[in-house]
Amino acid sequence: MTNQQIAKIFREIAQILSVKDENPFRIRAYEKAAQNIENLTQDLKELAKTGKLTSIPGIGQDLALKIKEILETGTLKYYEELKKSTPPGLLKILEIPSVGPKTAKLLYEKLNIDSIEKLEEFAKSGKLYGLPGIREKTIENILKGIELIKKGKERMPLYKALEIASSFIDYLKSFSIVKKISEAGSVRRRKDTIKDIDILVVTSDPLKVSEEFVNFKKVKEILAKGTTKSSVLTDEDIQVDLRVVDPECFGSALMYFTGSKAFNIKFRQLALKSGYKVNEYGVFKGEKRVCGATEEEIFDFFGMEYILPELREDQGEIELALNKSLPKVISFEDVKGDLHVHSKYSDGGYTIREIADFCRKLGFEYVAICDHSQSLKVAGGVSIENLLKKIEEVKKINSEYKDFKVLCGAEVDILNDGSLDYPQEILEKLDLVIAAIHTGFKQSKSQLTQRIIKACKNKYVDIIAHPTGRLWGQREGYEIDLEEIIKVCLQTQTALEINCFPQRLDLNDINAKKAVESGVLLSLGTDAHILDQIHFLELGVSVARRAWATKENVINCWSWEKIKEWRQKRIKS
DNA sequence: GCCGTTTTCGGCCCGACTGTTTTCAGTCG
Repeated sequence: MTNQQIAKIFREIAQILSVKDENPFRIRAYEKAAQNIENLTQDLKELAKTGKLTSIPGIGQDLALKIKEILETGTLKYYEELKKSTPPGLLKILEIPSVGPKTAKLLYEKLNIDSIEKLEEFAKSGKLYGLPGIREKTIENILKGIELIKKGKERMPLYKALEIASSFIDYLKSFSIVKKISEAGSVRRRKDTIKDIDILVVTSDPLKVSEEFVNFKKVKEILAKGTTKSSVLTDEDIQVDLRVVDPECFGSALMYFTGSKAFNIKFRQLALKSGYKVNEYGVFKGEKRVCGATEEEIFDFFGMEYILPELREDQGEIELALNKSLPKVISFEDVKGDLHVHSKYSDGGYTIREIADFCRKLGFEYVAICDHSQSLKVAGGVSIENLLKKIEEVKKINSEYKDFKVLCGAEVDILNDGSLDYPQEILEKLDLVIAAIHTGFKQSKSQLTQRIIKACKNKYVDIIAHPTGRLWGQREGYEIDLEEIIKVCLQTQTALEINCFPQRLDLNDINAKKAVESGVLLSLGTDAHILDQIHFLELGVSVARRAWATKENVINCWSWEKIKEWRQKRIKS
């Protein structure tokens, strides 16, 4: 049983309890526990062994026992009993937008509706009409919700959300009445997947802005429209929420709508303890408004350091901010170069010189050109003969730059037996070696893990690329024992990549945080095949920030000389 | 079900919008 699986059980228990109209605080306790487990960087099995389960926030005696039971028996009696009392389809019904626990319970008790199909049938035949609180509009909304479910309203990857958010923001910015505008929500926190998009504006004319917002060409349907809050559905069925606030509330509103929910709850509780109420309109002492125009002002008011949006997940950042001991996480400006770019030597679209000039203009100090290795024929794997030519070309280019360095690297395949796709004497000639798995995804967990571990133990390997192999919309990551790999990386001083390619973002935030906490180095690589993709570095920086990584943890923030020392030390040992 | 510089019992973040009511419950974030 993995952390994620256990979290899922708790989440499902919360849902079942909500349909049963149980104590809402008990329900939230399960939700909170599930959330904290999802974000946990330690393994529950380890915590259980050492009796430290209750050190997880939101896990008390009772839930600790339940976790132990799941770990020991593979299931939970309480959960199995609950499931028996609730038809599985009822939980599906809860996923329909506009249908919450109260409605689901009502539908089940009055009409025995226990599946989405049945609900749709009843809604269409008019049998819902007349139930307490249900008239035309409600039925219409239920049917719309069912349509959305059928289309599969799943979370979208971050890059997609950023794209949509900026199209709305650019559009709204074109109106002079929009004085201030910002993204909020999980987009601003740069979560790797996003459910819907939140935008916040300050304006002299709220009604007009709401009007223009719902009239945007990408809007397919208006879900809600008020003076301070409107919601629409785009032509791609993505929900975008607009909030209109007064300038003196901008900070408190931005903070509130940025979340996360858990962060907000913790922050408000903290404020209450010191006698203040915090809502989206500001910080209040009784009726008196104390502050709220900027986020900085609010954090400052409570004697806290500013907490970056990427850190706001109630993972201990609030306590650290109070102690003024937040880690100084990296920012884009700290990054001195991209360590994973493909050139025309393999399957990239540009020459090394073009890439170098592009990166130099971006203000970078170096770039590592890491083309595929010889056996990866589908991606134009570079033969040894061509690799030697590439080394010469890089030398020549470097001789022409004073302020920029091209690293001649390779993304070398980890072969089935864990050996590398170039011989040692060739690897020795390179400036940077990234090792990666591109074949045999279906192998067992231990096989894949051993392949990567063997690669880590090769002294020439600097970085493991896209360690878990996940590819958005195509496949989950292949099964590896990341804890084991992290242990080995710490010994061998091998870095793990945060692959910045939008569909990858691999390592993800949680895994990257595990690496940081264990003292394993991270490397940012865009895997760019064309120049524009080098901008993906910003996505990788977001992941690193969410992993609480500092400049010391990310080798891209080092000078080339320091990277060289790091790898020489390993090679000589 | 969790948790404790008001507490081991009695709290638990807070407000907007909708659709149904005729003052409010449900849903959402």
